[in-house]
Amino acid sequence: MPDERNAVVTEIRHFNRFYTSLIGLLDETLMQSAYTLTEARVLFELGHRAGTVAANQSGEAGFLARAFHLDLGLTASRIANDLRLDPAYLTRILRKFAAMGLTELRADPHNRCRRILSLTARGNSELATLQAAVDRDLTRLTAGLADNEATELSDTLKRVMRLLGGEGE
Amino acid sequence: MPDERNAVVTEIRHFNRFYTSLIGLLDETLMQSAYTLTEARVLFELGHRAGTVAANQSGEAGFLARAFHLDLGLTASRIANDLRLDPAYLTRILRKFAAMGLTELRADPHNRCRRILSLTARGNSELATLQAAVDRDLTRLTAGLADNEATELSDTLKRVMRLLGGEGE
DNA sequence: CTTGAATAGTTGACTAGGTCAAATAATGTA
DNA sequence: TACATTATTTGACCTAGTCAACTATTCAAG
Repeated sequence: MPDERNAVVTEIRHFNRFYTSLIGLLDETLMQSAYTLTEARVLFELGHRAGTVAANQSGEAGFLARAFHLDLGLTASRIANDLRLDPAYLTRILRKFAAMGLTELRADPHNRCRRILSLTARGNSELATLQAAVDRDLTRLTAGLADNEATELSDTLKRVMRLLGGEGE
Repeated sequence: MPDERNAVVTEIRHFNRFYTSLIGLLDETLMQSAYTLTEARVLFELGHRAGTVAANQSGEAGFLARAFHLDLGLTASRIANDLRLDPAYLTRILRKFAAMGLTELRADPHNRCRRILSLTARGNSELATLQAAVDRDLTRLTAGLADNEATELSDTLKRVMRLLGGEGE
């Protein structure tokens, strides 16, 4: 194996250790909240992706979705897939969310065995509170950077995502 | 709050989502093994840091350590601190490792209430097996990169660690 | 050199978070 | 029709991780 390969693998392993402990710190903040880490991840997912639902229900995108049987609404199984959660476990989390009035379910008109999820106003506000807590941590984390360093960090993170096959923006 | 601040915070949140799921994939490989994720982390920690123990026991470093009451040997409490583990839980993990013949304990001659941990030959070989599994994944992950991209990725990761206050090499 | 506080590690009791297998229900396909 | 597939739910279970209380050793103050 060429040297560059070895080097990059070692570097990623090193980075993993570093970043795992960093994420651990951020997670501690989340745990202060009323939610489990996993619950928080689900809430983030709901907030992130559900925004497109309403838009996709009508208009051309909606038409295409129906025509090609696409998954535009955010369903439980899609979240389970994306976050690699056990569907049984997810069901319970979503039930809890529903009981708290954070989520709404409506049947997919074209496939009654699916329920499309979205956040209620209350759900959005809980999410905002959580985001604010994380953002506070992140602001503190980057407080020591000069403006140009902050910009560099943004760019650098994007670059990493691109190189590792993520959407990178 | 200035724009660069907002932007970098958003970017880190985005990166977190990306990297969390990437780490999830790597963790799946570890879970195939006989070890829990946490057990694996402990094993990595033992392998990583224990190497310096023997060196630090004698010679000038050892002298300094004794003189200033420094923690050079890897102890359970140090691992618990670094990995933010409950000491009770760590005790059980270490007991399991000892039962499997992966670790050795010897009393710290200068502080009998401490036990200094190190991996046995068997422990090192288990660690190597685990590392090899992770490295296989990482090699696959970076297989699509050109050599110069691989080098760039290494540099970029180092840069991120520096900027975020890590040792960055 | 002893009393009290701090560090290091251990034990036992407990539980929250997560998994597994089987059931239900709707759809798609042949 | 019947059979396979997707989506979700339920109930039973279990393990990874937590909490509180205890022992042993060392350190610091008087």
